[in-house]
Amino acid sequence: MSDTSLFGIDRETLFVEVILPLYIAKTYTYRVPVEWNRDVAIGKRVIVQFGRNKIYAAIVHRLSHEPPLSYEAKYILNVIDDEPVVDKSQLALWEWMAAYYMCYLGEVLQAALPAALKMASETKIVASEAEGLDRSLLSDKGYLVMEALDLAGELTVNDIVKLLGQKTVFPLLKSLFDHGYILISEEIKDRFKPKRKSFLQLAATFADGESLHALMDSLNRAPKQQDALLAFLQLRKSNPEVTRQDIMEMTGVGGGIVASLIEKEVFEVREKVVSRLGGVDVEITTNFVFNDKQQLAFEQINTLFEQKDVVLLHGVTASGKTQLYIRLIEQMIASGKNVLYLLPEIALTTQITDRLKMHFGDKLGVYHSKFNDNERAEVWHKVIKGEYKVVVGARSSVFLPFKDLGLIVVDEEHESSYKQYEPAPRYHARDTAIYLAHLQGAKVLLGSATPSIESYYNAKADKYGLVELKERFGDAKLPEIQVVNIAEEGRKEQMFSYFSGVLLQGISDALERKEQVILFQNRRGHTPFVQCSTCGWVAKCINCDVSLTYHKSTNHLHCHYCGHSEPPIQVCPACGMPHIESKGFGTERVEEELELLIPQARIGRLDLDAAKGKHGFDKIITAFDDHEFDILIGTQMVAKGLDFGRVSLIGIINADAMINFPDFRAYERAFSLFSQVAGRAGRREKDGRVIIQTHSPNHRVLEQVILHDYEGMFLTEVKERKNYQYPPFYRLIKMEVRHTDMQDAHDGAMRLAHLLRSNLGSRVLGPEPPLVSRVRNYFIQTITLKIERNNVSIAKVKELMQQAITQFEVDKNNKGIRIAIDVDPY
DNA sequence: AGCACGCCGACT
DNA sequence: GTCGGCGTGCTC
Repeated sequence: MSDTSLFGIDRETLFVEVILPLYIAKTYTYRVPVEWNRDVAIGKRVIVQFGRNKIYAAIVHRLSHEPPLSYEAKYILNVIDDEPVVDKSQLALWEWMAAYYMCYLGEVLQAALPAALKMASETKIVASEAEGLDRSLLSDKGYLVMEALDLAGELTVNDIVKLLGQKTVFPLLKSLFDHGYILISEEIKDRFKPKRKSFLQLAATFADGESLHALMDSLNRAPKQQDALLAFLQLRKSNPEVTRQDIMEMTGVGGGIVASLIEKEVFEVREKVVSRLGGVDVEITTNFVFNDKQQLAFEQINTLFEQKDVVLLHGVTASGKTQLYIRLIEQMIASGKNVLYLLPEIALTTQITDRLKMHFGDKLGVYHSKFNDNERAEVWHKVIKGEYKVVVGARSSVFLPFKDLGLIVVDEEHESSYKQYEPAPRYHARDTAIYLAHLQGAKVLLGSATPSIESYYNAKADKYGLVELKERFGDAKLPEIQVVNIAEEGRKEQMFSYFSGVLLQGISDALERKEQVILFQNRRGHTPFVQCSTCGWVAKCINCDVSLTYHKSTNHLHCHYCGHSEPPIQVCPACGMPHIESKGFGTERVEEELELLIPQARIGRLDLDAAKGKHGFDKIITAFDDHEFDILIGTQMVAKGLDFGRVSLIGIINADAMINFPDFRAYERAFSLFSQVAGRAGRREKDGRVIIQTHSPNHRVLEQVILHDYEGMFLTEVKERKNYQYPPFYRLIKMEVRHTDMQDAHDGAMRLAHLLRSNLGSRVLGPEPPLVSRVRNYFIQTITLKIERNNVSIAKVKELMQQAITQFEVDKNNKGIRIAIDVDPY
């Protein structure tokens, strides 16, 4: 601002440059009515009309006294916020993201703000179901809106505009939202409910000793029920909240016995919101003490932070990394700074968040996709107000409006789910976090048992500090890993369905010792290929270039790309023969086969389908942790940061698909995943064992996994990457060209590649069709740019790319072609 | 991206 | 004569 004196502020016309939540290249300038000069500020939301009849909440990006030269600015319609919802460092982060990941600021805004803060004319409003709200306190207009919501169920902002006959309804809606009357969302989902646990109580009628005795006598002819009751009384002494499970475990009686006691109204079932702490945990207890190795690592990290902004903590599974994080976080809080703790979405179970809650109580905020938009908005506001000292969150929590960050922990730093693929901004949360830390003067701690090649390379190259923890905590040993050659076992007739004799034996042994087993098969559904054995026809998706997977649970064929489903096929549509075969196997089929082989085992399944329900994932995890079943079959969901004390055996049903995946990171990924899965075994007092089934037992990646040889894997990978011009030696930028017509997609991609080559020469590879060349009826071609790290300005490259794209877009032949840019597509 | 404005074919 | 096809150009 040119003049900040009170006189100037109150008199001179202000203009605001705003970011609209739209796929638009530019920012737009609006005029502020002078009476609101003191109300507008950078980072606040203002209501603007954009185009003829659309209204949005836009973010003020800049203030100025200079009127636009070439057009007359429209007035802003209102100022929504009393305090900014983002500050300058968030806006700086957005700008960096838009530039680095080559997308629009509006797209960053879309990703950053919780939907409840992104009001637009078509935003949906519903009444909240919160209790204890007194509508008589509302203004006439507020009351009118609530009445209309009762009638209609849901209204759009536009409906409310019409209802009230006024343009600016956002402030009213904001106030209704802030007071809990309404929910605002683009798509309203179920509210996240905390986990409830049911436990048993003795009915009040038996509270005194006499009636209890009478009860006991009356159960003389039901000795099992008597046992159960005695067990209950025994257990109640140490813990007032006795569960069915406790009684069943103590006495060995079945669930039916307890059920009949409930039926007889001896027990009452009570529900309670509980934290899922259950059991003793060596890794995180309230008052843990570091061992020597941890103490050393802790000191090393602190020393390294004096010179480096980023430190990589490479610690094997169960080496006590989480305890280190907690101490570092405590230390940071003590110095008055805030902390962001990033975790992959899937690892953000109550298992971890509850334990952190124990340490940090109300100072801890949690932010992830299980929360609906209104709850996210709540967390957002609390972060602004500084009510949290620590926030644990998934990828998108890098956008929260932090102030005074001192430390960002990126746990499981190698996890691919930190990268957002669709839609733009296609950002990597780890890399974004490093930039965010830079903006806030904070330090970053990356943690992993199997660091990504690029992070470890940066550490080795002295760009990051490096701290290693090579031993497991306590007496836990690294699991013993055994590779089983499927082909050879088959020849020896030692394969039973998908299971080798060795694996089956291992499972039975573990079950006998009352231990648990995890089986890993990285494919969901029942049968990934349905094929005609006469003519070779394969069932394919009508929208995508992929085979359909048969799912037994729905008895349908499903496409895992677009969600299309159809009934199963009995007769081949190509040749008319009724010889339809199932090829391959997913988790459902593994479960089915195992039920036949070990009928007495209690089996659970954890994959996208099983976890779909509201709290499906947590439910399954908790049930397994409570030993409600013995064997958990799952996709990579089972690999992520879960900690089960009773698991002693891990089986990888088939390692081949992962190893042979056509991608430059396949070996790195396979190594990480197998190591992570293996790390689930023997985390506490028990020794762990891992059995990997494969057709290529001598594959170098498997040998490295067996030896827990991360370093070896790193060195071979680095050599390969250097030879074949991949990261970390080269930067990759992937461009996806999409069109509904195959020929147009192909020709367009050729033209784009040609334009790019004239600017960037042989750095441009392709176009070529990707592995899945059609998705949702769009044909896809990819062009990949490989850019050397040295002596090339990446900014210049992006500018040249942009030029080529602009040229491409003016060519009328290219109409209808969509280009998606993915910077660092890995 | 929306969405209106705009200029040419099959219907009441 | 009108409804409507989607081509193209703008949105402060």
